[in-house]
Amino acid sequence: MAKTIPDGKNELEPLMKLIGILSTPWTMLLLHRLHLEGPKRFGELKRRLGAISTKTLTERLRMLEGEGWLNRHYEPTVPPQVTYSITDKVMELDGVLTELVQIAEQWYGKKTKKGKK
Amino acid sequence: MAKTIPDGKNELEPLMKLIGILSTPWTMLLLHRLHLEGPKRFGELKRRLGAISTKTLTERLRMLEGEGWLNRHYEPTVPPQVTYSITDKVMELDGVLTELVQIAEQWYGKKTKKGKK
DNA sequence: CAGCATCCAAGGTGATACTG
DNA sequence: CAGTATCACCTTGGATGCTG
Repeated sequence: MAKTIPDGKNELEPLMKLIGILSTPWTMLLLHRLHLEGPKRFGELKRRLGAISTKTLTERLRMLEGEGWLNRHYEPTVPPQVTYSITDKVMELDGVLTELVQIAEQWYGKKTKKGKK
Repeated sequence: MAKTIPDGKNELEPLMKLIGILSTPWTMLLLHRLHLEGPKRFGELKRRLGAISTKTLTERLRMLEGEGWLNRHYEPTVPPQVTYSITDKVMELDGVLTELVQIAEQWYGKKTKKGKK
């Protein structure tokens, strides 16, 4: 989570929590992958994300699972297979995320070929 | 910003940036205050936010001003008066934020009087 | 394969003191 | 009043090495 989010006695607490989760490094990429590519195994996920460390990936996965954002399916084969997929809950964010993506694209995207960067 | 946001070669870059700004500690509270209480001076803002340090408040203010989210009005009186207010740009986020707040409230709020905490 | 345990470096924040 | 400058601390992610 974006760690030090003070708050505490404010009505924005829930929002802070949501934003906090969404903004934790790798989380968006993770959900994004799982969303448009379907269930994936640990190794596959790690490769697809690139530079993430097993430690961080594990933390994110556990955290999101705990929050009910991901499902963890363990297949006790040899070697073991663990597959992750997003829950229906996360789909509720689809609309808002789409809007956010649009605004983000509008503000920071360089689609207008006039990219500043 | 939620600091280490890797990305780099991904189409979610703009979103990451937006989320990153929104999730930077104190930013939401800051925008929230300015949004429903109107323009405010540095000191007032600091008092209203509670535990924020002058250093952090200054950083946030400068950052948001640089992003075009806030207006900084300097009045060279003695003592000097500096007033901050949100820009129209930020108002574009109003809708999405409202939605996000709803979902957040639904997922993490304890409005159902059955609050877990 | 999927993860856990360690060590360590880096960035961010709070506290404090000082200035135009 | 509105910052700026320092410093010390704490959280967090990366790199490694090891295991069922």
